[in-house]
Amino acid sequence: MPKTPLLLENFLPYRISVAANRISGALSRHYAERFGIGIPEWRVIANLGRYPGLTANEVAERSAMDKVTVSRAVAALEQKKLIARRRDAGDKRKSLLTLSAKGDAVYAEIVPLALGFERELLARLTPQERQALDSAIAKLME
Amino acid sequence: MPKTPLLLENFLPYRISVAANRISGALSRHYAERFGIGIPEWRVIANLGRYPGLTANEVAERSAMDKVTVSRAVAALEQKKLIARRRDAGDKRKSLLTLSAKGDAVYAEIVPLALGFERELLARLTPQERQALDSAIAKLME
DNA sequence: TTGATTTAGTTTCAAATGTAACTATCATGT
DNA sequence: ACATGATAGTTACATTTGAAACTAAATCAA
Repeated sequence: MPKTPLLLENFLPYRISVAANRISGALSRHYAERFGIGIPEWRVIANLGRYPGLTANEVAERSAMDKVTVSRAVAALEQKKLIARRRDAGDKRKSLLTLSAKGDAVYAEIVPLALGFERELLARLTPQERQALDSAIAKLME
Repeated sequence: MPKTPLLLENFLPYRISVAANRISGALSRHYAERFGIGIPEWRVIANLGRYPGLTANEVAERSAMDKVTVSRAVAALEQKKLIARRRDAGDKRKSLLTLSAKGDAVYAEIVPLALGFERELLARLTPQERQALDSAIAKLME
C-alpha cells in the first residue's frame, strides 16, 4: 500500500492529457466539418500559410509531427488541390511546398476561426494565469 | 492574407497538445517497458488501486476514456491476471473490478514511479506557476 | 405478465498512427 | 570515379482507436 495515494484526477500528466484532448477535439471538430481536414492537415496548412516553401521535413520539425504523418497529410492536401509541390532544383529529394490559391482561401478562413477559438480559451484566464500557463508549458517542454 | 498571423508555435491548443504528448509519451515509456502495459491499462489500474470494485463504466467516466477502450484494457489486464472481475449479484450486466494480488504489486510499484515523475515536472515550476497551471487547466476543462 | 426502452459491456469494422523497411538522391572519403 | 554513409520522402505492416452495431440484462409502462 503506497503511502501517497495517487488520484488520477489530480495527477498532472493525466490532467494535461485530458485537457489537451478536449481542446484539440473541440477545435478540430470545427474545421473538420467545415473543411474536411484533420489535425495533421491543418498543421501543414498553418505552417505553409506562414512559411511558404517549406519542405515536408521542415514542416515535420516545426509541427512536432512524424515525417510519415506529414507525408500522408501532404499527399491528402495535394489530392484536394490545397497545396502544390515543386521539386527543389538543387536537391531533387526535396519538394518545396506552398499553398495553392484554394489552399490560401482555406487558410484565410481557418486562421480567424482558430484564433477566435484560442481567444475564447484565454478569456477564461486571468492575465497572471495566462502568463504562468505560458511559461509553465515552456518549462514542461524541456 | 489575414491580419493576425498565426504562429503554430505560439498557438495554445497546439502547444498544449504537444506538451501533453511529450509528457504522456515519456511517462508511458517508463511503465510500458517495465510492466508491459499501455496508458489505458495504467489508468484502469490507477483507478482500481484507488477505488476497488468500480465497474468498467465507472472507470470509463472517472478516467475520461471511451468505454470501448476501457473494455479492451480490462480484458488485457484480466488476461495478464492483474485484475479480477466478479459479477454484480444485483445487476448481472455489471462486473465489479478489483486488482489481483499481482495487480496490487504492480500498482504499489507504479505509483511511486508516477508520482516521482510528476514531482520532477513540478520541480521545474515556481509555486505561482504551479498554482496558475492548476487553475488554468481547470478552467480550460470547462 | 408482456413489450418497449435503457443500460453495461463486447465485437466488428474502418480509419489513424507509428515503426521499420525501402527508394532515390546527395555528401563524403579515398 | 566509386564505394559508403546520410538524408528526403514513401510504402508496408502491425497496432491503436473510436463509431456503430450488437448481446444480455434491467427498467418501465400498460
